[in-house]
Amino acid sequence: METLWSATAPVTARDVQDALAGRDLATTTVLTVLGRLERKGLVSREREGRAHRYRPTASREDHVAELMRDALDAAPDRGAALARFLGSIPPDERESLRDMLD
Amino acid sequence: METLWSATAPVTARDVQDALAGRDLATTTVLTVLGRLERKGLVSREREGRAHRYRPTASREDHVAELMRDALDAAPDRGAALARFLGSIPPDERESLRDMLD
DNA sequence: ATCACCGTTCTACTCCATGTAGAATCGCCA
DNA sequence: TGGCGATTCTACATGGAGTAGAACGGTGAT
Repeated sequence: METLWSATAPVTARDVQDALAGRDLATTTVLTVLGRLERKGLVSREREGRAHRYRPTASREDHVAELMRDALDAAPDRGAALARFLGSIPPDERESLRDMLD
Repeated sequence: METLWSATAPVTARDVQDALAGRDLATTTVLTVLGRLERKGLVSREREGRAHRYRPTASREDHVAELMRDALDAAPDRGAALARFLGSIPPDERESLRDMLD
């Protein structure tokens, strides 16, 4: 699906289809998926001539952060969950986390 | 589903059914779900008489931590994703994170 | 020894999200 | 103003999750 995080500028359905040329999808397929993503609020679009340009509403990193928060919200003991999380990532990432917190 | 994180000791299917009495599920329903959870490796079981006792293979917090890592793994720029994540949690949790990192 | 019962297994149905695409329609632009 | 590309509507298959019936098997009470 979300191969349009990769694009730097807002893209048209055509662009997406070309980017995914390997799968040779029908045009309607791309449009359908983009439409569903829009309903879910993951992409927005603006008219441009006869077509639309689609852009992600959030960066991939924002989206990932949101997923992480969603996961965390499922824990009754958030502190414990965070502790396990810290214990499960590479030490150098713990380092950069510490740096970020200063 | 996972109301058996709540139990302190390994439980039988019967126990689960009783705990979820509000939904009055058929016995087979509980068994089916437990079986599927076992196939996914989320619970293990050991025979006890004619029945089984089921136990979670990981604590809820471990499971949450794993989901968080799975989300993080989807980010090409892990550092950026972590930064967004930090920015999106309550300040006091950032505090306790800093404490944990020492 | 046997029979009833309880837990289990197998199978199956519904619902919903996702991936895919055809048919029909709409709107620019030559 | 007609054609073509973009869009919308509708529809199909697949897979996971929730639910449960039918059938099977072992164990204990009689």
